[in-house]
Amino acid sequence: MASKIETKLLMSIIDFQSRIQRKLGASLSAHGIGLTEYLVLNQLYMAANQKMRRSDLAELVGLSPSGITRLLNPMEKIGLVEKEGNPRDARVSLVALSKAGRKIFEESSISFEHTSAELFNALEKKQVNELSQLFRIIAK
Amino acid sequence: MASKIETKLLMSIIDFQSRIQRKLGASLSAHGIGLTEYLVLNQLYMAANQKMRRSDLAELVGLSPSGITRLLNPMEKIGLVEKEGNPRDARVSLVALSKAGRKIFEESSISFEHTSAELFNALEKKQVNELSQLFRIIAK
DNA sequence: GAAATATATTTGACTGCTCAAACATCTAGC
DNA sequence: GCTAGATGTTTGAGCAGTCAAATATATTTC
Repeated sequence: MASKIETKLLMSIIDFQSRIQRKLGASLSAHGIGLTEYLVLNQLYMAANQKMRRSDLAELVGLSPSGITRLLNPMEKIGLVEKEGNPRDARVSLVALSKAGRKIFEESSISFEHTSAELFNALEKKQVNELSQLFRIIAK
Repeated sequence: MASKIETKLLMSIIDFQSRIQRKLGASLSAHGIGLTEYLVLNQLYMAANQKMRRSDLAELVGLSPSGITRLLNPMEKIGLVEKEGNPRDARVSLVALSKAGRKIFEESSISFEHTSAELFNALEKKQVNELSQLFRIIAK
């Protein structure tokens, strides 16, 4: 039962993912948010006008439409994001990053960057570049 | 706000992880199991005597102790694994792969291997090796 | 311009986990 | 050999997500 190299690799990646979850979760919890919330803030931060359709956001962070609704509800309540209607199409509702949300994002980015550096600190700079290059191919 | 290369890399990995989950989930559902169940069967399959302590298993697949209890319960009910007491220490309970579990694992491995090959098919063989080598360093 | 169809979001019911507490058993120190 | 802790597992409560159905609005077709 010699499994293919791809299979072992996939297992390592899955395993590494648990580590990512734990470390980033711990790191971000200091700012009162979880990883998925961070990803949402990140996408909004980068978006034009820091504003976006809910369904596009869902897609970008890998959530289902209902998932994004349930995630954003509490984020609206605590004022990290704001809901806006779209006058041109009343079906869609936009989410905008609030001032408070921008602040939390900027603060938590520091933790995020710090933790991500830690996760790869067994690698040389050159190897990090190689790895990035490989993932650029995969992610296409 | 130029983020570090490690941060972008981590984002790609997180993103890739969603893809893994979806593809493997779809692939394994044909055999009536999920990814975590597959990981459990895999660990048991490789273990000495195909038998293991529940807490060690939890650790290996990245679940909490309660998580493993809740995962194994239905697996016992449908006969994929069997529960055994340990006469030397009545606290621990062992999980053993059943004949049926072994069969399901062997069948689903084929899907798993197939899907994992697919996930990396944008890479050349040489690049898969490089990637494996890099993850070997990270995972240490 | 009414009916049929397509698109965006929310809701209900459920799954798969987590943490903390409870429970059961074992081990050490006196 | 009893008590105090350490270790392994399960249980209760709850959170984060899923899928399918409901709802609301837009678009197309005739």
